[in-house]
Amino acid sequence: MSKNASSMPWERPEPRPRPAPVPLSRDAIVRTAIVLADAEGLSAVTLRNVATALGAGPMRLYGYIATKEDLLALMIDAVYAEMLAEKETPADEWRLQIATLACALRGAAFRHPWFIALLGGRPHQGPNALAFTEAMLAAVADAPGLDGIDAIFQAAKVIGAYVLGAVRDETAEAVAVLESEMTKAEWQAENWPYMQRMIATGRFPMLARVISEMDHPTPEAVFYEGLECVLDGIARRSPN
Amino acid sequence: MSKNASSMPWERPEPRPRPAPVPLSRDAIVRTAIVLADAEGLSAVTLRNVATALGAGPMRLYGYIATKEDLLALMIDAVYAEMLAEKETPADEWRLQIATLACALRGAAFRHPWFIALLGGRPHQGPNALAFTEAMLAAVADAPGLDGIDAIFQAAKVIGAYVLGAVRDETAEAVAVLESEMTKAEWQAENWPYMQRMIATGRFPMLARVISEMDHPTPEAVFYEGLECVLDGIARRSPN
DNA sequence: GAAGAATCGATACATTGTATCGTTCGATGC
DNA sequence: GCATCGAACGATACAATGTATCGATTCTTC
Repeated sequence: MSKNASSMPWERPEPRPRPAPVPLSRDAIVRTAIVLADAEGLSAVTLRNVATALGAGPMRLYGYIATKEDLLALMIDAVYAEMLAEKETPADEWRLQIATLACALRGAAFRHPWFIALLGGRPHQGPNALAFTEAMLAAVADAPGLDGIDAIFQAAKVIGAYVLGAVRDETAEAVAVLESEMTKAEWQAENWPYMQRMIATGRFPMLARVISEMDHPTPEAVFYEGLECVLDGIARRSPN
Repeated sequence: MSKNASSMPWERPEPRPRPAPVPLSRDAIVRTAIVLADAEGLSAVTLRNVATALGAGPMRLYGYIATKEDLLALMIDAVYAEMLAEKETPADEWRLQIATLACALRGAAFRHPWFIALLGGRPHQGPNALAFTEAMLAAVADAPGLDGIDAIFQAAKVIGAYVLGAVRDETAEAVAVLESEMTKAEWQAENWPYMQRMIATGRFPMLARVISEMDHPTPEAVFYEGLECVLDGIARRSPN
């Protein structure tokens, strides 16, 4: 208690008026949440943290989002918007179109390692997610020989499954680093003795070869090689 | 306070000795956690819930697992063990071997919808996970024309990406039902008006076709058709 | 039997989404 | 301009969760 304070109500100075609340918007909330997630992982996206970063009280966020789950859905759609913005010039050839979309998704996932983990539930139907799906279907529809929406859908499903699966695998390390305090090197150093013991059992000869013989190609090369493989499969199964 | 109770310490009856603690084991803890997750989703797997289901206090679990994260890792490895047990008779032909492994994984994911969601971080190196990976690499190594560990690894990566991506997509609904209180029909009923509005914009012609024209093949057919597609792609890119 | 270690159940703590409450501010009507 | 009411805001509270800590009981050793 400072020397000017008094416990007598009639002697207390009146408080300064409370400052005008900082302006908020849904966009600002979502962007702030994304910045937090990119920097520290999804666990850093708490309503308190987002509100603090915006200079507001946490309960104010409920004027813009109904639940935290809404916030996460809006974050997802914002990332889809980024992908669409990147996919600027439409390529002519169907394989290139698909590769462009896949590239946009992969890039977004590296900028926002938490993105893929959020895609596990019900379909995302934000306007940008729908637009991205539409773009993918349109690209696949250009593949020769796909007769009818069922074949198009099937092919799009395969591509989507591969791309999301591969990118999830690729970004897993980035996710792990964000959420824990352990770098890849530290984790490997910690786990290597166990792996050595397992290899020494002789039960994992292929894994032993992977560990000792592999050139370890760049992840990007692996991804695009895999995509080409999938697209080859689609082309081969088309009736013509 | 019952009529026999007294606040005088020297008059109080001594309590009965505490009952012998129920025996615990790591296996029992993991199995109980799996049963809870299968029934109510991952959010039901709290240490308190697991301990309660086992008739023990929550802190006892820490004698068997160091962290909750350990419990989740053990759950993952237990599911891999199931897959290995299922993959009993080794098939001769490489495509059939791979399809058998994919089938085992898909089956496990449907029994345990939470499984795939847990695979997002660092590589899982439990003994059964390693054995499963080994089996997949061995199956892919049987594919003709894959020359060297790099090509084998690349092919295994593509297959794994597709399978996990596709199964994740397929099981998403089961996950959503477990974690929310909303069935698929309820969710669709809630979201249909929005979807109608979006389709009415005319910006999503392919999606409109999917919704109005698709036969909706069985998910299983879609999965295996996709796998065949990927395996075709791999066969096509082999040098011979 | 006594002492110390191990085990157990109970309690506590920090954190998080969100409900609730008290206070301040803004809008409206007179 | 003043009084009243509704909206907005910040503060507080609550239930839940992983896990630290504490007090009590049981087991082991000498």
